[in-house]
Amino acid sequence: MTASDGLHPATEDIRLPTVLAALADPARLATVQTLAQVGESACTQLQEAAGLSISRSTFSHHQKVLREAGIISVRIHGTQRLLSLRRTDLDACCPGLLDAVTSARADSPQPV
Amino acid sequence: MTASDGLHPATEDIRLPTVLAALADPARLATVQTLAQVGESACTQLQEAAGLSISRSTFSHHQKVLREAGIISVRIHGTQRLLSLRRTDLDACCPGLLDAVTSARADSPQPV
DNA sequence: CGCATTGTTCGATGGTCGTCGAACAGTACG
DNA sequence: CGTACTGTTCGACGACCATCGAACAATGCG
Repeated sequence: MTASDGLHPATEDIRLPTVLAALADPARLATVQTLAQVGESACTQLQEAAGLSISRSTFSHHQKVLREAGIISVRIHGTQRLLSLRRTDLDACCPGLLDAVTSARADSPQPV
Repeated sequence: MTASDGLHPATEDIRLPTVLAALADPARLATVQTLAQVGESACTQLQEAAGLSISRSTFSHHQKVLREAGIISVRIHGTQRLLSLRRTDLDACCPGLLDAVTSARADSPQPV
C-alpha cells in the first residue's frame, strides 16, 4: 500500500471513471496531451504551451482535478509547481489508456 | 465522408472529449464493459447483465449518450433495440482506447 | 524590507448532468 | 381489437461543474 501524501492519490486508489472524467474536459485533455509532448513543466508554461486562454484560477482548478484523479504529479521548485504525468501509475490502473489518449490526433483543433 | 443517419455520428465526427465524457459515467462505463463481454444485446438484457439498478428512462438516456458519442450502434429487431460496440470506428478516432477501457478491471466493484 | 512572480483559495454564477415518474409509441401475440 | 412488452420522450429537480475576479500565500530578487 503506497502511502498518500494528501496531494496525490495512491496508485491503487486511482479509479477509471475518475480518470476518464478528468480527461473528458477539453482544457484538461489538452493539458495532458501537451504534457506528454513537452515533459515536466510549470503551470504557466504548460498552460501557454497547451494554448489555453483561461484564467490562472481556472487552470489551477483543472490542475487540481488532474492531480486528484492521479493523472499528474506535482513537484515544488522555488515559486513554481512542476507538473508531470504519472505514466506508470496510470498504466497500473488502465494499461494503454494514456498512450491511446495522448497519441490521438488533437483532432479538429478546437479553440479552448 | 460516411453519411450519418441522424442516429449515429459519422466515423470522422467522433470526438475524443465526447467519447471520454460518455465513458466517464460509471453506469455508461459498465454498459460498455459489459457490451464488450456479451456482445450485441438488447437494452433490458444489457442493463441486467451490467447490474444497473436504474430506471428504464435513465438507461435510455445513457444509451443515447453512448450512441451520440459514436461508441455504440443500434439495430432495430422487432420491439427491441440491439446495441453493439462500434469497435473499428472508435479505433479510427483513438486506437487502443476501447481496449484499454474494456480490458481494465472492473476495479473495486462499485454498486451503480 | 519592498516588489514582482507564481499559484492557490474563496465565493458567486450560469450551465450542464443524472435521475425519476408519467405519458407516449411501436411491435408482437391471442 | 386489446393486452403485454420494450423503449423513448418530456418536464422537473437536485447536484455537480467550469469559469471568473478578488484576495491571499509563498518564494525570489534587488
